[in-house]
Order: sequence, then structure tokens, then C-alpha cells
Amino acid sequence: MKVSVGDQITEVEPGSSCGAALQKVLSGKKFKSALACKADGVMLDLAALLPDGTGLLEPVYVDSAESLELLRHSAAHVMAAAVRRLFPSIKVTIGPAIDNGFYYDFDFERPFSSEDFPAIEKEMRAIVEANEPFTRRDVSKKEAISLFEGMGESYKVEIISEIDAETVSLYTTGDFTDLCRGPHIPSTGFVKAFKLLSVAGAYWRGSEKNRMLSRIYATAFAEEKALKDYLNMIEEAKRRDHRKLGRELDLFTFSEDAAPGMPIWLPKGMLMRAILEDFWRKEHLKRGYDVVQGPQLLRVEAWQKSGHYDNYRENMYFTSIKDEDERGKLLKEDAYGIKPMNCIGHMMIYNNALHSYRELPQRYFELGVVHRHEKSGVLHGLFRVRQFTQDDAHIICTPEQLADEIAGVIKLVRDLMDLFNFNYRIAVSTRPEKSIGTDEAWELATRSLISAVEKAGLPYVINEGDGAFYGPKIDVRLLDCLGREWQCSTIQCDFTLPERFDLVYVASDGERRRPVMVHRAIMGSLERFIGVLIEHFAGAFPTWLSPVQARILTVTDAQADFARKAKEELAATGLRVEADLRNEKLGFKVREAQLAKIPFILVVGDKEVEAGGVNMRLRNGDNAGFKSLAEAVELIRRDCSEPFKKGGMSYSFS
RNA sequence: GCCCUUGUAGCUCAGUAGGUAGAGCGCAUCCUUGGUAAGGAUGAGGUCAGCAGUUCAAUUCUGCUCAAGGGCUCCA
Repeated sequence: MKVSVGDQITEVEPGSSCGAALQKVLSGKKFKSALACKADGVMLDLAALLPDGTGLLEPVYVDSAESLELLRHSAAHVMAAAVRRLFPSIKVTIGPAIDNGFYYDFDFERPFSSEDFPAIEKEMRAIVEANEPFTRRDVSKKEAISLFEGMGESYKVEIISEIDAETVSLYTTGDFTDLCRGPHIPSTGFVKAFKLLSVAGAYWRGSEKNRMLSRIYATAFAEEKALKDYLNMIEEAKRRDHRKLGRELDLFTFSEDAAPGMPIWLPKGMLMRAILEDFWRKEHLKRGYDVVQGPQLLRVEAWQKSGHYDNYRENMYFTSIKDEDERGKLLKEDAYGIKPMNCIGHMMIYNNALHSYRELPQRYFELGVVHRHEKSGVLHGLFRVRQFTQDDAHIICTPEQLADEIAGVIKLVRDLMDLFNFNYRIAVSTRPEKSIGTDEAWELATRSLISAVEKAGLPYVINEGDGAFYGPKIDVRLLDCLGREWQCSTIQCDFTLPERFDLVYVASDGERRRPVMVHRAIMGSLERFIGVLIEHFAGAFPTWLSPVQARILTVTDAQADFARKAKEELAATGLRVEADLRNEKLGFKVREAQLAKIPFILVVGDKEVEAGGVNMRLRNGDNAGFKSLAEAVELIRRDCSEPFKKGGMSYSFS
């Protein structure tokens, strides 16, 4: 039979393997770097027989993303084989490749610890050096079940009995056989660069009702260098951890006793946050939003009406006020729910007046403080908290206006991402099975979302059926400078709440009609967004956002008066500046200012006093030389506006 | 909520195979007036997360609670 490999056509014997077919065409060196192949797009082992009627056969080379996944999956087998050799009583379950590596879940009488890693890695290396081939065998389900029953592998038996097929495939390396769909790399020798990373508990099949297994996370790469880069990235991420930097830079803290999961903003952190909030409010005003504020507590009845009481009660905080007589007999009790979202307040604002179609859209923006009682195990620094602030807005508009409104929101998302040099990914989620609203409404809203993304020329993926029950949505995940993804913006259409709270507008024909409501948050949670900013910038914020933009350092006490005056002069121009007049050596003060990541360090000694200026040191350690105070102000201001040059935003710094 | 790990001075961490504790940084005072990443001395700081139990004696052992870290589940 004839098969094309790349642009060449070759004749192969029927019944020969994919690898043999590739070998006829590829050079020896190229063939050696092929870990698997694709026959008409289907991934196969090199040892697999070339399927009848295959038109195109493509090698999958070691440097491709696809082969990396294979490699990791194969490495998971190697790890399981090693663990089995060391701990024969263990039961294996599953071990897939994941984004940054792979894991394998084991059932063992004791949990693993990282102290087990050296032994496991050593055993893995032995298996790799033995370069054992991955050999595949297709057997009937019955045969497979009796095989794994014989080994005492009850989890495998459970998986096999649920597989909907006549036969299953087994892969064997050395003395280890595992149920596996495949494909795999040709032999264990390709698993060169790997490392065990961490252990964790994980439920069998991800359900908290099931037994807790012991999971080992690990990673593998085609080359040692890529592994090293990845491990360096992990180290860098640790250095940038916002919890660590938040403490070191005096930005925020938590009180474990008083209010677990609720951030406490220290002066520096709050100043930065206030700048961000101020900028963001002004940006919204410029874009036609009204800044509003709803109540923090709403009667339980309001939450019942919105549906939150039924769907979200376990995560809400409640409070009540009691009216008692002198004997303590309860006369009346008012129950309130602390808001977990801001929608109801905004609808009250809309319903404060009867609106004409001429007044739409109405856009209400609020930096809304919400409380959600997250389970104790899920809290994480500023990323997951119980009290947080949403940059929340609700846009109430006619169906015809929806597309333009979504486009406006997307523009705002883009401008914000550009301001901080974030990359991002967009997903549009469509109607789930369980949902409310008419087909027409869903159709219109989904089309509006997609067309707005397309008009903006942004790539996106569709998450079929992943929308909220009340409407379709757009989610934006931002990518920080280490390539990590963070959920931030969300844009959701809602057909329920306008109905439940009877929002109406008067149309041009005098009829009352139902408007559409869009919920949207751009930063998402201010707390999380600031956490991401801290890690993205490693604490060295852009100058416009730095709580302290400049610090004046004196060389000796003799310059204290001049430094005080200079500080006042700079502060009068709107700069955030402090003076370090302590009786310490200059080197020490420089070190502290540098560690505090202050953008501009202004040194004042006798020479500078005489010349009436400062010696400017930049955050990167460069010395910018002598500057008059006016020049210093000018330079710092210019640095503030730098990030705003390319985007569609601005901010005034005085 | 579940599994594992942890909780000692403001921070980072030693330590006590059961006899109530120590370092560095920070803080205070003094000496030092030093030109771009740590000058020196002295001193103050701790009910060893909390509550019970075992014991002559618990920071140390046991149990529970709370919190933190890693992960699972969850994030309407």
C-alpha cells in the first residue's frame, strides 16, 4: 500500500508497523527523534501496525507539544512501576499527564512524603537506563479483569468493568503492566529529564465520598534544560509569592484570630489600592458609567426573591436584630443577609424611577464589598478570601443595544490588560441544559457576545453548555509574566433578575418592555487582582501605582533640613515621597530603599545641598546622576505616564 | 468539608529523647557622621496557637479546637 509521509509517498508492505513506514522515508537522525506518529490524524505508537487505508502518516517529534504529553504520560508509568517495585503492597489507580507534568494516584497504607522521593527517583532512573520498551497488548475485558484481579488491583478492575468496549489495551514495561489507552513513547529510555515535585491527598475519582488516595506530582521534559527552566520558574514564583511580598512590603496582613480570610490593608497597601480604585472609578465615569453604592445588608426576603437564598445560602453570612420587651420576650426579629454580590442594590437603583428607552443603557458601577463564606481549606492569601471587593457593574439595556454594550466592556478589558502588559484568553460559554429563558433571548445574547469578541479581533474558544443557568457569559483569564493563568474578567447576560425584580423601560411605542441586564467585573476581585499584580511585578509596581514613588536619603545629619524641605517641595507637586533621615550609613539606607522596591532613590549629601538638588538612583540600580528638584519631578512624572501611552486610558497624577 | 504537613519573640527559624527556652533580622538606648545593597555596643521582648487529659512536673506525650501551608472537592 502507498502512504504519504510529509510530501513523500512511499510503498509499504501491508502489516508493517508505523515506525517501519516512517523509517523508510526519514533520515536516521530524524527517525530517532520521532516518539510516536499520527496516521490520518490519529496518534499511534510507532510499534502499532499501520492501519489499512492510511493516507497520511506524520511523525510526532520529541520537541512537539503532543510528544511532551506522551512523554509525561509514559513517565507516569515509569513512576508507577518504580513505586510498585519499592512498595509491592501498593495499589495503583490512574496517572495522567497534566499541564505542567503528570501525577499518579496510589492507594497505600501510609501517605507518601517527599522523603520517599529520592528512592523512587533512583528506581525510576534504573528503569529509564534499562530502556525497556512499552509493549501494547489488546485483550478482552474478561481477560483484563482476571489479570488485574490476580494482581489485587481492585481500582483497575473497577475502571475496566466500566469501559464500554469489547477489548482494552495493556501496556507493559519490564515487570509492570498497566491498563492504558496509549499511545506511548517507544521505550523508557526517552524519559531523561524528570523530577518528583510534591505529594497530596486526592479522592478516588475526585469525589469527596470516596477513599483518599496518595498522589505524587512530578514533571518531565524532553531535555534537561527545559526541566531546569521549569524548576527555576517554580522558584521564581515562590520568590514572587504575594503573601511573602505583602508582608515584606507592608501591604496587607491577616488576623488569624479576629477575621480569618479577610484581608487587613496596611497603610502602604491601602494607598496603592486607593490609587487603583481612584483610577478605575474615573475610567468608568469617562466611559459613561454612573458610580453608585447599594446597601451592605439586605433583608432575607430580598435574597429569597433573587434566588440566592435558595442557591447560595450555605455561603452567605446572616445577621438579625431583635426587638425584646423588658422581660426579654421577643417581640420582633428582622433577619438580614450580608451581600455576596451587588446585583440587588443596582436593581433597586434602576427601579427608583421609571425609565424611557431614551435613557438606556443605564450603567451602574460599584466597588462593591461582598462577603462569601468560603470553606476553610480553600482560602489562599489574597487570591481566595471571604471578604473582597468587586469592580462590579450592571448594564441595563435594550436587546438591540446588547452587542454595542458588550463591545464597550471588551474594550475596557483590553485596555486594562494592555496597561499592565497582561496576555489573556477569552472563552464564551453557551446555554447549559438546565437553564431558563427563551431560545430567542439565548440566541441573541450568545450572538452578541461572540460578535463583540470577533469584532474586537480577539481569539476565543467556545465552552459549549458552560454558561450560567440565567444566561451566556464571557470569561477572561489573564496570563502573568510567568505564564500562569488567572481568572479575572467575567461578562454575563442575565434573563432572570430583570424578570424577578420586574425591571421595565418604556419603549418608543409607549409599551413597557423588559430590558436585558449584563453583569460584568473587569478586575474581578480587587484583592485577587492586586495579588496578581504583586506577583506579576514581583512587588516592583509601576511608578504611578507605587505607594512610595521616591525616598530621599541623607548621607549625614547635616543634610536633614534640606531633605525635609525637598520632601515638602516634591510632595506639593503630588508625588508620594518620604525622607529617610536616620543616623545610618548611606549603604544601609540604599539597601532598605532598594528592598522596599521604591522606584526612585534620591540621595542628598553636601554636594547636592550646595547645588540645590538630588542624586537620583533608579530601581534597577542605575545611577541617573544629579538632578534639580524640578528635573526629578519631571522624570518621575514621565515614568508615571509611560504605561498609559499605548492604551486607551489615562490617569492624572496630581 | 476531606487528606497530609505545620503552629516557639514583630519576622525567619533553632531547641528541649517531660524539669517553663535560644539565634539572626527588626525594635529601644548609646557610640559612630559614614557617598549608593547590612558600622559597633548594650538592652527590652515569649503562659512555646487555644482547651482538656496523662504525670510529682507538659512547650515537649495523648485527644479535641482554631489557624496556616500543600492538595482534593467547591467557587451558584
